[in-house]
Amino acid sequence: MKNNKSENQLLVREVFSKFLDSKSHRKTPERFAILNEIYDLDEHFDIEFLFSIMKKKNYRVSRATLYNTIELLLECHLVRKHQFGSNIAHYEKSYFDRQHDHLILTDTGEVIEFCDPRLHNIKKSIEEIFNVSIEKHSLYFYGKKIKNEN
Amino acid sequence: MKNNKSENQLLVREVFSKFLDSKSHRKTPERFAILNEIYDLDEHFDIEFLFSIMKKKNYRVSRATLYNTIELLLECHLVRKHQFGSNIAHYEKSYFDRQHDHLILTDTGEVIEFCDPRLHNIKKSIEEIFNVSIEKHSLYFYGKKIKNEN
DNA sequence: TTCATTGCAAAGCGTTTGCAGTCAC
DNA sequence: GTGACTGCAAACGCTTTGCAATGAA
Repeated sequence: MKNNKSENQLLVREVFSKFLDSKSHRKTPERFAILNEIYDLDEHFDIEFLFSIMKKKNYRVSRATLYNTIELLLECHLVRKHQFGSNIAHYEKSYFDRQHDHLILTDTGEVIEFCDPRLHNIKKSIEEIFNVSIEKHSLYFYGKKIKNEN
Repeated sequence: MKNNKSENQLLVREVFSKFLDSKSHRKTPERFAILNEIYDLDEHFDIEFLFSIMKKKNYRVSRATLYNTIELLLECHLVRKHQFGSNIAHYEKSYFDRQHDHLILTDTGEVIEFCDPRLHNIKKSIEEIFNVSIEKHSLYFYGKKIKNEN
C-alpha cells in the first residue's frame, strides 16, 4: 500500500506534465513541488494549510503561485475544489479517487466521503428534462452523529 | 396569483414576528423592511444587490444590518443561503417553496430549480449507513444547454 | 535572448467588527 | 431609561493583481 504512493506520484507528474505541454505552459519546479505536496496529503486542505506545510519544509513558495498552480490542477482535474459553507475554499487531490460526495458532521466538522450510484440516475433525468449536458455536480449532506443511549 | 404575494407578505411577517418574540429580539422596522424586500424578489440575490435595490427605494439601511438580518432569517428558515462556487454568498426566500435543488448553466449563469424525490432515498440510505441524522443537504449540477444543430 | 512564471507586497472585495447615536421595549 | 440595534467606517481575511527579478525554452 505504502509504495503505491510514490508510484502514484510518478503517474500524476506525468499527467500534469502532459497537460502543461498541451497548453504550452512551462514545467517549473514549483509546479511539480506543489503537485507532490498535494498528493502527499490524505485530507482536504486549504491554501493557507498548504502554504504552511511547504514553508515548514523550507520551500520558497508564495501564495500567489499556490493559487496559480491550483488553478492549473483544477483545469486538468488533478484537484477538486470545495466550498464547504464558509468563504475559505477547500481542495483535495482527485486523480485516484472515484468521484464521491461528502457528508459533513456539523458538530465535529468531520467530513465523510460516500458514493451512491443512484445520483447518476438523477443526473441523467435532469440532463434529459432540461436538455443540458452536466459536467459536474456537488452534493453535500449536513448532519450529526446519532448517539445511542444505552 | 398576484395578490398571493401580499397575503404571503403578511404570513411571513407573522412568522418572523413570532420568531423574534421567541428569541427576545426587537421588532425593528428595518428587519421587517428587509424581509419585505426579499419576499418581493423572485430571484436569487446577493447582499450587494439587496443593498442597491433598497438604496434605490430610499431606505436608509446599512450593509451591516443586511448581514445581521439575513442571519436571523436563515435561523428561522425564511431564507436559504447558497455558495454557488464563487466567494459571494447568494440567498433566496424559502418559505413557500418546496425544498428544491439547482442546475447552474455555466455559460449563461442561469439558475434552474428542480426537485427529484429520489434524492430523499439517497439521504435515507446515508443516514442508515453512517448512523447520522441529516438536517440539510445541498445539491448542484453544473452544465451547459445542448444546442440542436438543424 | 525572451517572455512566462515567480515571490513579494499591495490592492480588491465580500464580510465582520467597533462604536457613538438611536429607538424598541 | 436602558441596552439591543442601527448606520457608518474601519478592520479582517481570503484571493487577486502589479511589478521587478528570474529562469525555462
